[in-house]
Amino acid sequence: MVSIRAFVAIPMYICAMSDKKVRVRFAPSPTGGLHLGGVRTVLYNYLFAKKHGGDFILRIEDTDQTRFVPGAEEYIFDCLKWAGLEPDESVQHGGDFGPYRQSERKELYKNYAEQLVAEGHAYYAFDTPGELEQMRQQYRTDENPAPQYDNKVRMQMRNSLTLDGDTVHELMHSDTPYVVRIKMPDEETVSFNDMIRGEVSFNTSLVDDKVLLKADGMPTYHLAVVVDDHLMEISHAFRGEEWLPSAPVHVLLWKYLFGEDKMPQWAHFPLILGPSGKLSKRDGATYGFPVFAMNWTDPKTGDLTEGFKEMGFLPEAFMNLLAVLGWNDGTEQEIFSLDEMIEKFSMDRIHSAGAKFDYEKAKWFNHEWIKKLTVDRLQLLVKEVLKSKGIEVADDELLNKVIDLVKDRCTLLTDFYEQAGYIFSKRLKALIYLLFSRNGMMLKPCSSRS
RNA sequence: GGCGCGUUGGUCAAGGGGUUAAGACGCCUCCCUUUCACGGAGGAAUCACGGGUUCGAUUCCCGUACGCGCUACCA
Repeated sequence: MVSIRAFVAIPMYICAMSDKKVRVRFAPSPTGGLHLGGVRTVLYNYLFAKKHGGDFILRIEDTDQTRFVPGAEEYIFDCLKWAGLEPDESVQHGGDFGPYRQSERKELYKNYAEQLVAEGHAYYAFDTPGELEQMRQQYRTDENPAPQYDNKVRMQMRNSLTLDGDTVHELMHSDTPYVVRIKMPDEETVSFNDMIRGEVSFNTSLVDDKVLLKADGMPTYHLAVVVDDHLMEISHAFRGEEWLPSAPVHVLLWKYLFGEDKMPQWAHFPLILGPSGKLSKRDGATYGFPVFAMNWTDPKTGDLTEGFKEMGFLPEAFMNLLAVLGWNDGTEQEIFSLDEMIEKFSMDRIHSAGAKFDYEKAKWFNHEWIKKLTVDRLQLLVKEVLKSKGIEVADDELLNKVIDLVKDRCTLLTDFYEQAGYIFSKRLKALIYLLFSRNGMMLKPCSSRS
């Protein structure tokens, strides 16, 4: 396994640097808070792009109109800004490959879907949701609890494979809703080289006929990701491991539409796990740690989910802890700045196994970064923390001295309130001033500190 | 159920045919310290199991178990 990875990774790096410009993308769907795993995916994309002098693109995957959440897109940009991972191209940053919002590219996808149908790689399907449900009921057994719309049942359904040409024509011109499904070939092996896992193969007979174009004319992720990666000239496509099972569909689509040789290099990142399986925002609530990068308020329910930022994490620490959750540089180094990560990052040192998130260690990283950062960097952040507690600090010089004095005992930025807030209370203020002016230096309440 | 991906201490992990199997978090003990924290010195704790291959497997191969993911006109 290891030897395969090493084997695969080397030629890819050569390719990455000499073949074409490195262009990677993060493609979130704006449906809610940006979670740990998403931010780490952004980070790895960003590090890879910057390492190879490439571009990092942010593409909004908003093809599901039923899941539109106001404010979610803006929120994603806010998170990236806070994290210091600014895209080179996006809805907000512009670029030559727009639009960067898939809903605005709607018309593009239809032609590709038509092309696939014309070439026999896809077909129209007229089955109603009720009929689909009926099919699932009919074929459901103990051995097969989740029947798929696949090569075994497609000929029993209402689609352009089973209906005669006239009927199909009639249905399509009578406002009958229809979708386009990929026709997965029988008994073929689709394989590709994953930069992290090496060769991964699938038997096409075991993969279902996924919907490519929905009844509302929007593409599904499957079609959109392939079309847009092609049109946006993406050289390396990275995403979470949960996408691995649908990778054969994407590989086939690349083969049919643009040629497999044009396909980006894939890498599927391991999942970040919570105390019980894939990390969810529920875990945060039940175990008492943040899951989202920044505070997120669900506009429908009004529920607030606290983020790392508001919890008192530094972006430096957040990036650092995320980076080493699944990656290391092979040395004993644990603390990395973003620049160091860019310098040292390599795809073949990413673990293939999922990693359980450990909040205790996350806090340790933040503590290390608070100790490491200069007072100048900390000042504004601490000011904000105090301000949120109703303490306005006017004297920056005093604040700086206080920060320097107490930062060793602050794990989270919010700890500055407990550790130093009292110093800025009205009564103490006068006294502190007095001491400063008399000695011309900070009085150290703790003699052990050198 | 099917398919896919995984499996080194409680957690993150290095390593990889012969090692006392790194390091970090957390935990414990001690030192420093009037307290706490910081810092320092130690300690407990790991290669899922079964078969191969081999002089020798934690490392390579095959199974099994377990975990996770996917199995939507969601991404």
